Amino acid sequence: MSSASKTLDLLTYFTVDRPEIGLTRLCRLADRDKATTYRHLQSLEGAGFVEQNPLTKNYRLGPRLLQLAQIREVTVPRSAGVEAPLNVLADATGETSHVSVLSGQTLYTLEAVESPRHSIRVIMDVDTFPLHATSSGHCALAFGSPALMDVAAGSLTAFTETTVTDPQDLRTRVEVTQSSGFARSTGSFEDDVYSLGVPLFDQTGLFAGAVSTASVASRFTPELEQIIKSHLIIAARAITRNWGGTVPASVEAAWAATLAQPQELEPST
Amino acid sequence: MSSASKTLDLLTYFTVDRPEIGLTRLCRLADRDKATTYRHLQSLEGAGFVEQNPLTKNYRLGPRLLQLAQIREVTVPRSAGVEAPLNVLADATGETSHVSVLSGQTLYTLEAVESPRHSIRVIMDVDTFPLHATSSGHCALAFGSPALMDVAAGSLTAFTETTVTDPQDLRTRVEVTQSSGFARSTGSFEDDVYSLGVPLFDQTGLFAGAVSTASVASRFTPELEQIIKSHLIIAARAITRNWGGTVPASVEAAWAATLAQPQELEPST
DNA sequence: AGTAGTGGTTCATATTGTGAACCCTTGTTT
DNA sequence: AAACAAGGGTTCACAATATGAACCACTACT
Repeated sequence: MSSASKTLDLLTYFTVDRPEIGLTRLCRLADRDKATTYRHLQSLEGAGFVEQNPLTKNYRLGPRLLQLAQIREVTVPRSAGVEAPLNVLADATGETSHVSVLSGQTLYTLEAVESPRHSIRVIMDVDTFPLHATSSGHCALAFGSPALMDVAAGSLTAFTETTVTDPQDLRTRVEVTQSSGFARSTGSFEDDVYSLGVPLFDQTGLFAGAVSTASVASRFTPELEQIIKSHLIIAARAITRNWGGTVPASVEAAWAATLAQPQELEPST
Repeated sequence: MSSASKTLDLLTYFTVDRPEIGLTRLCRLADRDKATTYRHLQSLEGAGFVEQNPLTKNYRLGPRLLQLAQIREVTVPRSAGVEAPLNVLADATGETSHVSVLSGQTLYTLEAVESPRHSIRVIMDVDTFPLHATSSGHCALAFGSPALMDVAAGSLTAFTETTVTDPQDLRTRVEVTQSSGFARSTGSFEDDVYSLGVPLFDQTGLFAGAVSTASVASRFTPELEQIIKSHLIIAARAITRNWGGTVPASVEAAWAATLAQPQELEPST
C-alpha cells in the first residue's frame, strides 16, 4: 500500500458522528504508528484536507474539501455516474433499465438504456414518473420525504386496471417496498410491463432517485426476478457511490433479507 | 516534499475551467514524471478522489469529495473558521472586530471580539446589520447579489445625521466599495463609530459575509486606517479560505491598488 | 511527587518511490 | 498500407523517502 493511499485512508475515519479525532485516537483507529500518522496528518493539513481545532488539538476535515466538492458538483453531471452501471445492468439482465432523479416532488428520467438481447423489449418514452404507479415512484414514496406521499395520494390516476388508486392500498405497498428494499410494479403503469426498482442516495444522505428495470410480463419469471434484483443492488451501490452517497444500512439489510428468502427453501447446513 | 503531499497536490490542477485532465497533460502541468503521476492518480482513484472518464480516459474529481465535504459542512460551523483570524485582527488593530454572514437578504452577526487595548471601545450589541448604513452592509451590496440593492433601497432608515438615505448616493458609495475593495462607514450607523469592512466568500464563489472593525471616531487616524486595512485583508483571506472559498482576483486587485495609493505620494524608483 | 494521558520529535533502518525507457493502442499523415 | 505522433500504461535498477521504537514536553488528575 502506497504512502499516499495510507494518508488518504485516514480521512475515512471522519464521520458525522465522529467529526474530530485526536492523534492518538486516530492511531488506534487506523492501527498505525503515531509518528507515521502524524506525518500523514501534516500532509493532509498542508493541503487543507484536515485542520486542527486550535482548542482541543483534535483534527477535523478541512475547508479544501468544500472547494473541490464544489468543482466536482458544478463540473460532473449526475448522468456521468449513471452510464456505466446502467449499461452493466441492462447487459446482465437483458432488460430495459433506467435511472430517474427526484427534483422537487417529481421523478424525472435521467437516463435509460435498452438491452439488445431480446427483440421484444420495453421502450422508455416517458420523462416523468407517476409516484403511485411505477416502481421508481414507489421507491420515492418509501425512501424519500414523507411529504411525497401526500402529493402521490392527491393524484391517483388509473393508468391500467391494476394501478393502485386507493390511498390505503398504496400505503401498504409502500411499506412492503420499505421492508424489502425493492419496489415492484406489475403492469400498474403500462399493461404487460413488470418493473423492479431500488432507491438511490446522494451526498446529503437522502433519497435522490431510483434505478429500475422494465420487463415484458411474459418473460418475468422468478429466476429472472432474482437475477434482476441482485444486479439492481450492484447498480444502486455504484450510482449512489458516484453521487457521493452511501446506501443506508437499513436498505442494505432489507436487500440482504429479501435475497436470502428463496434460499431458505433449500435445506441449510 | 512527501509523496502524499505530491499526490494531493495533483488535485489543485482541477478547476471549473479545467475539470478533466489527461495523464500526459497533468504531467506537464505538475512538471512530474509520467509514471509517478500515474501512480499518484491510482492512489487518488482508489480513494475516490478522482475518477476516470471511461470514454476519454481523462481524470476528473471523484465522488468521495462530495461525501467528505458534506461531513465537513454538517460538522464544522462557520464560526469555527472565524475565531482565530478575528482574534488576530482585534489584537493587531486594537479595535472591536466582527464577522457577519449573509442569510437570505439579511446580514447577521456571526462573531464579535473586542480588543482590550483601549478602555474606550465600541461594543457590538446589534445582531443584524442594515445594508445601507454599515460597512458590512456596503460589502454585501458591492459584492453580493444585485437584488440586495433593491432591498436596501427600500428601507433607507436614517440612524444618524450622516446615514445615506438617497438611493443614488448609496449606489455611488457602493461603487467606491467595489473599486477599492473596502467599505467605509463614518458614523453612518452610530455617531462616532467609524468602520472598515471587506467581503468574505464561500465555496460557491459568492459573497458570504463580511469582516469589519469598528473604531471610535477620535482614534481613527490615516495611519490606523492603513493598519486596519492590511489586517482586514489577512483576516478576509483566512476566513474565506476556511469557508472553502477563494478571494476573487478582482477583489485582490482592488485591495492591492488601494493599499498602493498612499505610497504613490513617495517618489517612486 | 507520581502517574497516565496527550501531541509532537528523533534517527537508524528498510521499505517505498522514482524516472528513463519501454510497450500498446488509436488516430492521422504520407 | 506503411510510417508517424501522441496518448495511456508498465518495467526495473537505483535512491530517496517512509517507518516506528524510543524519546521529549506538556497537562490533568491522584
